[in-house]
Amino acid sequence: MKYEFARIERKWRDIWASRKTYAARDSGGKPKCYVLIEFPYPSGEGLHVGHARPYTAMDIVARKRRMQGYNVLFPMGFDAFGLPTENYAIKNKLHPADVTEKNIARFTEQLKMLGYSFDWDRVVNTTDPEYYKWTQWIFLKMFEKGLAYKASIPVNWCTSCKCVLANEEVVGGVCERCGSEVVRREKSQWMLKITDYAQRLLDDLDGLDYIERVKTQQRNWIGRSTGAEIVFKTTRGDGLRVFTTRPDTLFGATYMVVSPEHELVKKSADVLENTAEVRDYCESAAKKSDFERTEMAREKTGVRLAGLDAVNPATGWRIPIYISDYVLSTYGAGAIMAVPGHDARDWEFAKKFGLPIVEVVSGGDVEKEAYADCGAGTMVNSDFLNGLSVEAAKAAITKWLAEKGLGEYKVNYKLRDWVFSRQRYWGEPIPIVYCESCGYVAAPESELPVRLPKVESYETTGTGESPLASMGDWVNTTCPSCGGPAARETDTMPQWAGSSWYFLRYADPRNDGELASGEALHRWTPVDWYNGGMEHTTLHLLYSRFWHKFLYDIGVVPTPEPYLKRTSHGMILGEDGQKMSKSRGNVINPGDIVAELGADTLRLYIMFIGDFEKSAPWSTKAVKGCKRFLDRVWNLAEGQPGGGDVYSAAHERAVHRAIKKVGGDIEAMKFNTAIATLMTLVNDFYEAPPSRGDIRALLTLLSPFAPHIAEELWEIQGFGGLACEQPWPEYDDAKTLGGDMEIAVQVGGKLKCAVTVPRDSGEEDVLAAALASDRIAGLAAGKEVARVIYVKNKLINLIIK
RNA sequence: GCCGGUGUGGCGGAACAGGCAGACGCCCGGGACUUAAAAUCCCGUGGGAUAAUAUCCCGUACCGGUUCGAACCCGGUCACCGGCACCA
Repeated sequence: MKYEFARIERKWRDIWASRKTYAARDSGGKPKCYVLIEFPYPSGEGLHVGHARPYTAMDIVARKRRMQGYNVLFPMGFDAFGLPTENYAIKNKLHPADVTEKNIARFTEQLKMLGYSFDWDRVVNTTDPEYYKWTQWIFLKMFEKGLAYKASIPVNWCTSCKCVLANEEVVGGVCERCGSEVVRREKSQWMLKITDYAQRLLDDLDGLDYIERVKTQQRNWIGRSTGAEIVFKTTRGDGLRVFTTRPDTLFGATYMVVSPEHELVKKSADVLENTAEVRDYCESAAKKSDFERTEMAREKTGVRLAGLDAVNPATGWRIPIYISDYVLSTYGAGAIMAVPGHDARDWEFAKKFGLPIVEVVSGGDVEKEAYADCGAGTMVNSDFLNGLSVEAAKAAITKWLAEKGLGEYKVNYKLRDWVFSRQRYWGEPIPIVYCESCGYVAAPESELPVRLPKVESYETTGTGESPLASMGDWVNTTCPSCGGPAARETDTMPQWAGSSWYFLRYADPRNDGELASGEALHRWTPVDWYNGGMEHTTLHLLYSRFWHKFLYDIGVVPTPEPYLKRTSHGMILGEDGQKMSKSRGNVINPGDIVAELGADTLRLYIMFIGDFEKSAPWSTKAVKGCKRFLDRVWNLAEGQPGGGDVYSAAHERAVHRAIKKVGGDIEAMKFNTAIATLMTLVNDFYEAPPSRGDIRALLTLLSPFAPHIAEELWEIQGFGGLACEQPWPEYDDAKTLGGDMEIAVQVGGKLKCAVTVPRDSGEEDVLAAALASDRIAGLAAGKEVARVIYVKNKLINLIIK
């Protein structure tokens, strides 16, 4: 009989579906295990072979956990709000909701085709009002707690599309869609105060089992630094606050710089002698696109605030204040004390503008370059700090500042609050109304969800407002607080909103009274193992940790962290080694592979392709090798095994080794070597016929990787039940070892030959065996064995003189 | 510039923890089967010297070190990939 993969795969898919083999049980005594993959954005292109890699990997993990006796939750859903759908819909004059529905149907079909063991009864869809009702609810809770606020901030403005772009829509400084210039523009936006959680997001990383590069990237993104906040007095009498990580260098601060957006500029207009020059500089800085800012980043520019100076509180010097765009308005206090002797940027600026450079830490040559990395230096020219180390000086000056009321110890973060508004149609409406007399008022919970209106045109308006703004009927409403006329918020939430909590909904996806019941959340959360892309590390992964912590604080979820373990997969590249893309024409469609070679072959190959964490190029030839392997398995097991019930010590050892290796490799995500082990096992079975027990073990181990063929052969063999419901096999360590060991024999560290001795032989026996061999006897003849290094069951190294 | 990662055959990649480098697969070569081809099965396959499957030499980006022994540890150099990028 031939291996008819198409028939077999269809058959078992239907059986699993009708039996609900993979449903997560909301009751029962088994320990739970929550295995999660990032739910896809259902794009028009359909399932990509890149999706199959993490999905197959975690499907293998989920299947193994079930076999290990866990009650497994392995769900799937769709993150369906967002720009590509909206743009596609605009272009083709369709409604985004209809496009989404079609895309989800297609994705579902393709995912089912690959035999994933998802619990299909728990599917969530972020665009479903029954779902986004709770996304809105969480937003309202944040609003209630003061974590959602409106602020005027610079946003990306496309000069051609006349609309606001998200950061991720700006590619290389130009609009992703039309290629036109993008400039910054002040706009009032909804913001979420993720910065309130910065320290906890940082601290709690320590206790999590995330791969190291994820932790590092999140730490860098949060960007904690410590130093002091110091207030300088201006000659006008105002206080000018700065943040510095080097308060020890205060005696070397010879001028100050404020960002062009700094309030001091407007506030001091009355005393400025060069108002026009300052205004010009600020205006040109504001007009600069992000692109220009990066391009011109290195060349320092600036204008002095003539007529206004500051006083260095340590030296009493009167020092000038400059305005320059090398100081960012968004970090620290938006102003710095400049210490050109010990900061490369300040040094460059001081040289250009002829400002004094004072050395306060000895060890470098501040006339040649800034001596910035001066941890080993000693303080000089710094009054009471002289002679101290940098570290001691930091402590001393911070204490001094605090005593004098001039400053204090301060922690700063690079992390900024989350811009939560999008002027787009296809997103969750922000459930807020604006009332002239009451301000921003939350929509009452009873009115949730605030639905997206179905309308004719949802194209961008050109004014920078959301398309929703032009829908008078929807916008005009009454104030929930005073009953007067009010207007709905027309901004929608960003793509990241719905995905910030979706894993909670899987626990209880049909609940219409809560986002999920406390009982369900206790049962299933936190997620035990979450795999996803590195590109989400500082976006989705950080955002959802933030939301989860907030929900923990208000008593909705039982744990402060959502995911116990995080791993990440590498990309699948095209056959040419380039990133797969339509324009390059190197896209592999998983559907084609399934049709030609079967889902099991695709699953196997995508796991065999290479190191799971690294990117790997597709190879059409190598896929066939995996098909060949399954053919070999089929030929081995579709009839009665040649070995019958005959016991073979060699096979028993091979099977126990395979159980150990495959199990360990799945846990370590080394799927490629797990499959190599199975291939080796099958090769062994071709050399000497396996017994029924050997076949049984092989099929059990193969079942998570290639579930359809494993199930069919399991049935043919008449083992009873389903292969995927068998207990995961145990191995006996003693049985993985053979009776005799081959010991490598080295002379002076160079391999010469090998001898076979009983396992665990002692040094004398191995040495004797080695010396007895022709090769070593020849080399040692007439010489003395000066030293012997013996590694048990591995090798022996003889030093001969 | 900073942070992180990676450099191993013709190719994808193995090598638990400093102990036989190249598992497994692809490609390629040879053989069996076949009228023939495909498929399948078996054998070979890092480079070089050699009649040789004997033996020897070289070999894990490069240079040096530690060690009985280094792909692995240490110092330095180079290349590539990813992220951040005037963060005070």
